[in-house]
Amino acid sequence: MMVRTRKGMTDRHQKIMDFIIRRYDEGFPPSIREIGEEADISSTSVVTYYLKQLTEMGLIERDPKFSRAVRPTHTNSKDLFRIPILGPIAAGLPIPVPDPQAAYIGDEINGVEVARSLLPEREKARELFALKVQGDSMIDAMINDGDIVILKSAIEARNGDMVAVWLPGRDETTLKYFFKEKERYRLQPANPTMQPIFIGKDEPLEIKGKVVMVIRKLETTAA
Amino acid sequence: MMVRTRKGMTDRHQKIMDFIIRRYDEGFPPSIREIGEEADISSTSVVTYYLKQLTEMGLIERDPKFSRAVRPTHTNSKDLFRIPILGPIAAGLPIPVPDPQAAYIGDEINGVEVARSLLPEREKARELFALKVQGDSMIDAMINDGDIVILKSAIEARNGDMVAVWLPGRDETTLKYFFKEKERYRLQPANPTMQPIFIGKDEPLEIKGKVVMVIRKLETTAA
DNA sequence: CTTGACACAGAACGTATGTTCGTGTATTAT
DNA sequence: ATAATACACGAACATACGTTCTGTGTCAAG
Repeated sequence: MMVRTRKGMTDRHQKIMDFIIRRYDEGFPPSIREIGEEADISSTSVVTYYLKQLTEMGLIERDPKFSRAVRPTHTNSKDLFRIPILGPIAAGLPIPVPDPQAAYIGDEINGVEVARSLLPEREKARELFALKVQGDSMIDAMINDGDIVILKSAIEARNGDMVAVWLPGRDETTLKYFFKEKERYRLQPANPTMQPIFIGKDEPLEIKGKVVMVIRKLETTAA
Repeated sequence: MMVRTRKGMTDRHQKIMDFIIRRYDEGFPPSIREIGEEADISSTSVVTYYLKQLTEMGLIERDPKFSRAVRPTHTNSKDLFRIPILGPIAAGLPIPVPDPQAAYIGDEINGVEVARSLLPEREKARELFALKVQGDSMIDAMINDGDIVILKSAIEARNGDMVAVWLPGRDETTLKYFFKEKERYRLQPANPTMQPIFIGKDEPLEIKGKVVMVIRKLETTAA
C-alpha cells in the first residue's frame, strides 16, 4: 500500500512563511491564531500541523519555552558583520593587526559593515579586520587610495593568496599575491603589467593577513 | 513643594534595555515576566513602570494589540540592501540597466547584499543596480575581472563622477571619470598612467549609471 | 511633621496562547 | 473494498500574559 505523497511547499505554506518573515522583520512574531487568520485557517491545530512541516523543511524555528516563538531559520537581516577598521595601510607603515585580548564592540567610527553573504563561507567575524588604504602605493594591487581592505588574520599563506605583508628589511608594507618558489618567495602584483618582488627565504617577511575582500566607495556629487 | 527629580537612565533601565535588544536580535521578544526575571524585579507592575519610562525616552516601542510586543526603537540590523546584479559589464557589451517595470524580488543567485552604511546617504535601494565585471577591459578603472560594480541609475553626470558609459559609435562600454570640456567630453581612467578618451559632443554617448561602490571578493584557498 | 513623587511589591483578573484530542473527508495504490 | 496518509476542523484545557488595583517605604523640600 503506497503512502499518499505530501505536496511539498503549497501556497498555504508559502503564505504562512511570508507572514512569519514579515512579522519577524517587524520585530513582533505572530501567534498561532494570528497565523491562522492570515492563512485562512480556522483551527489552531491545523496551523500547528503546517508549522511542524515548515520546521521539518528547515524553514522556521520554534521554541516551546515561550509563546510566539516562531522565526525564519534563514534571514538576511541578521547576517551583517561589523568589522573593525584598525588603521591605515600604506607602503611605509607597519600593518595594524587585531589584539586578541581586545573586544571590538560596535564602534560607528572605526568599523565597516559587511553582509555575511559577501564573505567566504565559515568565516567568523572575529577573525576579520579591515584596513583603510592610504596613498597610491597599493595601485599595483589594483587597490586605490581610500579603499577598504578586509583581511583574515594569518601568519602563513598558500600559493595564490593575496596577502598583507610587512617587510622589515625594507621598511615596507605591500599587498600582493603570494607564491613560494624554490629558494625565495614571489610577491606578485595584481596588475599584470607590473613586476613581482622576490624575497629570499632568509629575509624577514611577516604575513599579517589574507585579503578576502576589497570595498571601494566612490564619492558622488550631490544631486 | 519641589518635585523630586527622576534619576534618568539607571542601571536597571540599562539591564532591561540590553535584554530587550538581545531578545530582539534573537527574534524572540520577551514577556513582562521574563524581563522581570532578568532584571531581578519580582512584580510585573514594576516592569511595566520601567517599560513606560523607556518608551517615554524613545528607546523602545510597544504594541498593546498583542503580547510580547516590545522592541528597541532603533536597530541597525535592518540596514541591509539587496541589490540586483543585472548582468555582466565588459568592453564590448551594452550595459544592462534596470527595467523600471520589473520588481526585483530577493533572488539569491543574482543579487548582492550591501550594508546601508556603506552606501551614500539618502540612497534608495530601488535606484541601485549591480553589474559584474567580465574580463580585463576595466583595468584602467582599477577594476578587476570579477569585481561587482554598484551603480545608481543616471543618464547625466557631473564632472568627477565615475560613470558607466556605452559608446554606440565604438561598440564600447567603459567605466571612467566623466568631465565636460568645451567641445567634447573627457573620460578619464582611474589609473593615472593611462590616457583618457575624448568624445565629441556630436558623438553618441550614453550614460547608464554612476558608480557608487565597487566590491572585490578574493578567493582564498581552503584551509 | 507634612506632602508629593519615586520606586517597589503582590494579588486579582480577563484575555491570550499553544497543545492535545477526537473527528471527518479526500487521495492513492493494492 | 481496504488501508494509510494528507489535509482539515472544533473543542477543551492548562498555562501564559499584561493590565489594573491597592498598598508600602523612602526621600526631598517646606
